[in-house]
Amino acid sequence: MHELFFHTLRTKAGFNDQDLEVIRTHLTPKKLRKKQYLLQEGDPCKYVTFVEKGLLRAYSIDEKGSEYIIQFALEGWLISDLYSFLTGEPATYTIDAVEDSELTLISRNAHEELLRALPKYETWIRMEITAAYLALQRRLTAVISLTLEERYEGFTSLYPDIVQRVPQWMIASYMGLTPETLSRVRKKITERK
Amino acid sequence: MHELFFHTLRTKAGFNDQDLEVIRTHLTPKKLRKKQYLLQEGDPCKYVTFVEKGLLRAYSIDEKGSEYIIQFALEGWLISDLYSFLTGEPATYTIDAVEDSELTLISRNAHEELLRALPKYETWIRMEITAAYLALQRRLTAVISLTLEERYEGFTSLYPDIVQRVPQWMIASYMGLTPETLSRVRKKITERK
DNA sequence: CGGAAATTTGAGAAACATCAAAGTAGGTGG
DNA sequence: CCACCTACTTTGATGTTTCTCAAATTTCCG
Repeated sequence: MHELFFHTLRTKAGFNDQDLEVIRTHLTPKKLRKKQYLLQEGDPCKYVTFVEKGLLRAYSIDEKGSEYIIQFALEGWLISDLYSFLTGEPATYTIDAVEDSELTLISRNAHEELLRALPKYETWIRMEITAAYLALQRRLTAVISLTLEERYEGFTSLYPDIVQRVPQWMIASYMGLTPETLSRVRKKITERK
Repeated sequence: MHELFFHTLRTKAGFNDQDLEVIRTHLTPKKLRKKQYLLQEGDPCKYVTFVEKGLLRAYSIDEKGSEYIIQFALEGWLISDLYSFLTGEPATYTIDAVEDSELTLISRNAHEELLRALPKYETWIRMEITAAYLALQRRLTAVISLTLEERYEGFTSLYPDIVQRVPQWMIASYMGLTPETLSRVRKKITERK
């Protein structure tokens, strides 16, 4: 249980066995079947979730019912409605499982306790958020400055595993366009080669 | 010198006078005239910059010479090419002054030393990056899911001071559209009221 | 195998970009 | 303080890109 999480903390954040035993008491395991919700818009987000196995997505829904995917999370990634988690406000995002998944949940109390007790935990969190910030910045730059073909090729080369594992309409949603348009973008790319 | 920076650290991050004296030795003040560069694409980004006074922008430039504004920074904000700062790679962004500005620079060495010496500094940095991440996430969600009119009105209500102090074409660049299109968006909004 | 979900294709509409030109505002030197 | 120059904004005409709606095809799963 929590194997990948512990492995990550050990190798990427320099935790030792003693630290990990402290952390273990603060974690909650959870399994989710495909299409099950982890978080629904409007509920407070009580956990930061580490993906041990499987694939989740976070998305928002507008008045017309259209979905906009904000983030995917593969094995080893964190996912949350961070604003809701930190403030206690109702979540604006919905999170559900794209595949059957196994998760490690960190509650708000656990998070604060770990921040207080383990400086290495804060350092790890800081580095994770920094990486997430940089990834978002790249994504935003791509949206603003690249053509659709460039963006799709950038996405497939950066995240080939996501492309393999999610339906195409979800990638279209992630890119902010319709499934029809993405289909045509892909056609153009293959015709070009 | 560094007044706003110290004020911020005192009120938002719980620093005391003794901490601040430690920090003072690591800071560099700098003044920049309007249009002067703080960082040029290709150079390594050696500083995180805190804006004491004035207004900066960070932007990238594509092959055709078009500019895409990634970020504005008003008084009290931080700005940097964070990826370059952390890795030492050449910067992909250019940063310059939109107005005459006064800055407080934190070098890479200073940053690492402060992270090591002052836990409060790490906490402050973590919270700043978290806020920046959440702001980027909001911005990306807006780009993907809102109409141009909604996005422009969202921007003006969130950052009325930037709208006042920056030429309109820079806001168009920030939003990823042409000045002509933004002009027409504004026209539609005023006609509607 | 059958049905539902996903992808592709097509045609027409809407949104946005481009190019060109006119109008406006701000700042600087005379 | 005015005149002028430059930078910025607006307007117009046209072209391209993307969306929408509809239908045909393919893929996946029970």
